[in-house]
Order: sequence, then C-alpha cells, then structure tokens
Amino acid sequence: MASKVKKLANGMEDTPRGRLLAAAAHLFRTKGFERTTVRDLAQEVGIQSGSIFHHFKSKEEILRCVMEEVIHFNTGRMREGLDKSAGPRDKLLALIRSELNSINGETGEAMAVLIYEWRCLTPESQEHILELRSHYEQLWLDTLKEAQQAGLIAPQRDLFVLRRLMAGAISWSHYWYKTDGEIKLDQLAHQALFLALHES
Amino acid sequence: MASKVKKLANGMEDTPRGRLLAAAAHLFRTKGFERTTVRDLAQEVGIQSGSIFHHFKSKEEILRCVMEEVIHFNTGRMREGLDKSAGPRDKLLALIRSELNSINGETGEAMAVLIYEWRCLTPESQEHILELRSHYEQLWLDTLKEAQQAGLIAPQRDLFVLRRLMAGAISWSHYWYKTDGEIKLDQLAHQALFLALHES
DNA sequence: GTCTATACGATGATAGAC
DNA sequence: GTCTATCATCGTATAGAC
Repeated sequence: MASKVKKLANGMEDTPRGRLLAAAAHLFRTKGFERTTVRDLAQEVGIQSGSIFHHFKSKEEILRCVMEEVIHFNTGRMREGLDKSAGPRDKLLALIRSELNSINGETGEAMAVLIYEWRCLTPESQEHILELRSHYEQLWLDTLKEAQQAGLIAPQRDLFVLRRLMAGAISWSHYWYKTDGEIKLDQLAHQALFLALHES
Repeated sequence: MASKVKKLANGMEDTPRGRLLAAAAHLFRTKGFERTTVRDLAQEVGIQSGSIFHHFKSKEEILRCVMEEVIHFNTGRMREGLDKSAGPRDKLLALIRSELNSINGETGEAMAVLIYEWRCLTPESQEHILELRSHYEQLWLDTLKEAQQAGLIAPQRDLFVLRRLMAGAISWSHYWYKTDGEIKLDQLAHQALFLALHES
C-alpha cells in the first residue's frame, strides 16, 4: 500500500536516505512535523518504521536534514541567477525569481517545512540552520544596496526592513499562488519587484 | 505551580473559559498546537486536565475559538481605524497600522495561531473561519482600489496580487519585529506603505 | 465547575534475528 | 539494510464523585 512520492525533490538522491528525505519533505509539509509519525514515513517509502533509525538517529534529525538540503540547493541556484544578471534591476529581479521559484517550484514543500516547522527543531539545530541562512541573506542586502545607490530604490527606505517585508511577501505566496493558475511566475516576480522600486 | 498568563488577550473575558482561551493562545503560539497538551493547558490556568472538557468538547474546539475571537476583535478594530481616516492614503495607512498592530500587539499570539496552526483545524472549522475572514479581506481590496483610482498606486499593478504580497509582508513581521527595538511600529507602517505607493 | 482515576490508542525509539 | 516484536511513555478524552 506504500504510495511513492511522485517526484523526488532536487538535491535528494535516489538512495534510501534520499527517498526518506523526499517523503519527509512531503509529509511534514502536508501534515506537519508532529502529526507525521515515523510509521507514516516508513509506509511512504515502503519500509518498516524501525528501519528508519538505521538512517537517522531521530525524527528530528530527519527534519533538520530536509532543511539543510533545501538551503544548500537554493543558495546555489540563487547565486547562479545572480551571476547571469547584469545591472542592479536585473539582479534584484533574479533574486525575486529565484526565491519565488524556491517556494513555488520543486523545492516548495521543503521550503515550507523550513519556514513553518522551525520550532520543531532543537535549539542546537536552529542555531546550525541560522548559520547556513545568514550568507543567503547577505546576498540580498548587498543587491538591495546596489539598487538603492543606483537610484532604483527611494533613499528614505530602510533596506533591512525592505528585505524583511519582501521575504514575507514572497514566502507568503505559497499560501495562495497556484503554478497552474492565471498568473505566471514571471508576472508575479515583476509585481513583487514593484514593491521595492521607486518608480513603477 | 501554575504560572498564570501575565496579560489576558483582548476579547477574552476573565472567566474560566476566557482564561483557557488566553492560555491556549499563548501555548499554541509558543509550542504549537500539537505539542501543547491538555495537561499543559490545564496547568497554565490552574485546573486539572479533565476539567477542560467541561468548557470545550475537544482540544480542536479551543483552537477554533481562539481564532474566532481574534478575527472578531481585529475586524472591529480595523473598521474603527478606517472610520477615523480620511482620504485613500490615510485609509491605507490605517489598514496597515491596524494589521501590524494585530500581529505585533496584544493579539499577536492569537494572530500567529490563526496563521500558523491553520491545518490543525478540521475542514469544517477551516471553512467557518474562512467565511469570517472574507469580509475583512474585502475591506482591503476596496481601499486599494480607491487608492489606485486616486493615482496613488501605479495602474499596471494587480491589486489582488498586491494585497497578497502585503499580507505576507505584514504578517511576516511577527518573526523579526521587536516592539521594544529601534524601529517604532509607526515607522514600520510607513515603510510598508511604500510597498504599495507609486511615488515614495 | 472541579476533582480523581483511568481507559485505551498511538507514539518514538530499541533489540536482536536475518 | 531491513525485518519483527516490543517497550515505555504520553496523548485525548471519559466517568463519576464531590
């Protein structure tokens, strides 16, 4: 009766461990971390619950690994997008696209887990994940600063606050945005870019 | 050993039922709905776990009631703010202030519960709560439309999308905004207003 | 309206065979 | 690396006395 996860998220290889992580991203997103039992997880990949603990020493470790994988994958993709862009406006748009993609694309489930299952991590794990994210955030702030110096963003705007507001605006999209709806992701990216720009 | 909740959230009277709701808002926010046990809840208000079920028929009903209370309270406050404002710019700012206040003020814990414990509701409860929220959202859309017609918001912007982006930007503030930090809530409201306006 | 006592299922994790 | 079997614990909710 084990129903396989249709599509393995990027960054998760087709090994028992990778399959567990993909199933975990899916279940933690759908049911939440606490409501997902190790038995659910085992059933999803077609093994017995006891076998899970050969790959991970606890359920919480699975959660932490899901988060680590998705951060690594998306930080890489974001940097790729930045490298392909020229000029502050395009760079900013690339960041927005990249983040919208993280949240609404293949890694969406894992991203939602990263955001919404945060407090299920032990304090030690939280600290570790924060460390991983800090570099990612710095790239955003650098890009925003460049755009402001180029006059694209009004001088009276607080870039630290702007980044936070945009992070919220973008991540919230997972609640309402439908990939197969009327609005294309690229249109959404442009609408989100307006949030920052001085003159629309 | 029962540690009382310091301050009862607005809209929750000082009755056993009201005290339970206030404690629930606090615990559901801090530990999450699933991690909060009825024993935790009972301890917080100084009764035994069995006594809870005299006031609510299930743990889920407590969650639903917390959400209902906070929606009622904040919809009322939002309308008050609107009524005191004149002109589209002031109205929009009033909405932003009101929503920021809901999330970072006294009702912040209950609001966070409303947002982040959504899937812990039964489908029937979800439908019921959505109904309550729809009116609130309509007030936002009406105000945005007025502002766009007045030329405050660029004509190429999609107001439906804009509202969603702003909802995310504002609600996300609960993750990072500190009431006792450097930034005042009013400053934050102005920074958030920039997200919508044509010319900053 | 609160108490005590408890039913009873589900849970994360372990042990040891294969 | 997976299985089976099981442990110890904790979960919501109920029953009936006070």
